[in-house]
Amino acid sequence: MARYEQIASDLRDAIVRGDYPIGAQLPSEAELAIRYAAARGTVRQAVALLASEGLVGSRQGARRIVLGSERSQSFAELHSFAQWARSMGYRASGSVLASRRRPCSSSEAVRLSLEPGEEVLDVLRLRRLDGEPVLVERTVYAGWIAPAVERLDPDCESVTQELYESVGLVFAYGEHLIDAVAAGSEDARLLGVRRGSPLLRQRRVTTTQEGRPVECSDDRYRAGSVTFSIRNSTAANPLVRRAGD
Amino acid sequence: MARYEQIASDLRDAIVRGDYPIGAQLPSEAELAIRYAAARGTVRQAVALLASEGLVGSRQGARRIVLGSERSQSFAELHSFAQWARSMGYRASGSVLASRRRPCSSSEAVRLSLEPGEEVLDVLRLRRLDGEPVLVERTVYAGWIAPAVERLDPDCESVTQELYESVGLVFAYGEHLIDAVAAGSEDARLLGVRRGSPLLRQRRVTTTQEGRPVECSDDRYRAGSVTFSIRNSTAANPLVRRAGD
DNA sequence: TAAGCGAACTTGTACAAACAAGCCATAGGT
DNA sequence: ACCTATGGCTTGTTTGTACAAGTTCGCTTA
Repeated sequence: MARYEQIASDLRDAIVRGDYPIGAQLPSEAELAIRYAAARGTVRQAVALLASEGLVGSRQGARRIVLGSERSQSFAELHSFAQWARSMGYRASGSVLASRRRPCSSSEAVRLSLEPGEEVLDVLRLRRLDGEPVLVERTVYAGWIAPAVERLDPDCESVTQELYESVGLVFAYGEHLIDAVAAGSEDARLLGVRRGSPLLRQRRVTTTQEGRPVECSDDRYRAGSVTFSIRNSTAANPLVRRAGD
Repeated sequence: MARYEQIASDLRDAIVRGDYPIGAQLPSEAELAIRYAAARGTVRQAVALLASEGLVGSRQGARRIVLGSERSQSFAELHSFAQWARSMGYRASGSVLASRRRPCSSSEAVRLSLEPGEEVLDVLRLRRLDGEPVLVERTVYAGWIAPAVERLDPDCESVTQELYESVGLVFAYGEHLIDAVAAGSEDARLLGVRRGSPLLRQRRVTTTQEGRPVECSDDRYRAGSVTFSIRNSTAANPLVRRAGD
């Protein structure tokens, strides 16, 4: 663990613990540099990390202030339903309801950088939290990863983790589109809600460390089961609003 | 504009223009440092900015690669419906349907750091894109900003901008919770949809540069009108999934 | 042919120094 | 009492250096 991560971790703990309550000022960079016996640049890296997590805000000339005290989850917990569920204390389960190979559509070819007509693997999964069906996942995997996906246990808890263990695949980057849709008849049947009732939809494309697209997916959450949370600031602005389709 | 921002801007333009297509490698830091006659640290700040926008990915030891080529909006465009609409080429309009002062609830007291029972301003607005009703906004303003809000034109296009111009208020930090809900009868009537139809809900709390909470809001978008987009990576992880309420 | 090794390249981390720019409280004057 | 100027404090930007750690690719060797 890098020095600046240690410092960030220490400060984060102090914030979470309440040593620096919301609205309070953080010590100055110079003071922190002395306290941790590190260069100012290293301290700046540490507080920049906290700022990117939305824990502290910063303006030129004034002391940094504490904005929040909630620890945010890791990328793994965002990307993997199972890992997220586990960290929240839920028990996740899931099952593959359908899985078939087919040629990719033209839009999929673009999103997964495939040749038109190249083969993809289409998987329909139902995910549960503590036994309650919560999420319908329609995932399209690029052909090159399909064999590894087909070897997975149909009731496999964490696809992400299994793929890492079996073929060393790491999901490194993701793009997510979030909107609301009405439940179709299949969605409604699987999630146990009425047709037309609101679902939170997350469409995503995931790529490897090398920038190679692995999968694109259409995930639909039952309303009330899951909320997405974003912190942003004039400095860091992850979330973007877009016109609907 | 700082040197590193100029460099970032130049590289971003090159990516958007297609000089570096998706999947391509960026020049090395050393090469960029020579090209821009800047120190390596400055170049690193520039590419770190692009990485935070999700445009490029980076791993130790390997050249940086291009992940996307879409320009992401600024914080202002995320926070202000009007500014976002304008940047997308739409014409935004809106109108205040109700506005009244009342004592705050206990949950509002916590979110806006107010004393229990302190007065807040409750505003109901309907927002339109090109004349089409798209968004129902229920905003609660902290008492100290209420007078400035009440002085606003009821049909004011951009509340954010007006508040900046009238009292110098800057919205600097925001926390957003996103989920899907069914339209209530008021939502349905205002948006011209059927009761129970899906809406994309964004609950947010906004604070000033000093970390002082200004408003909390419950915004409901008609399904299909707006999508939220997030890019993330193992390095930068803005988006977080949470259990529903 | 295939595995393994190593050298060159590239990004990550850390330190040090200097100046610019913005904030804030205090001292002083009106 | 209020307003302003000023100086000290704090964060932002930039440069330079050094080493650590990971990737890539070609060459050697079994």
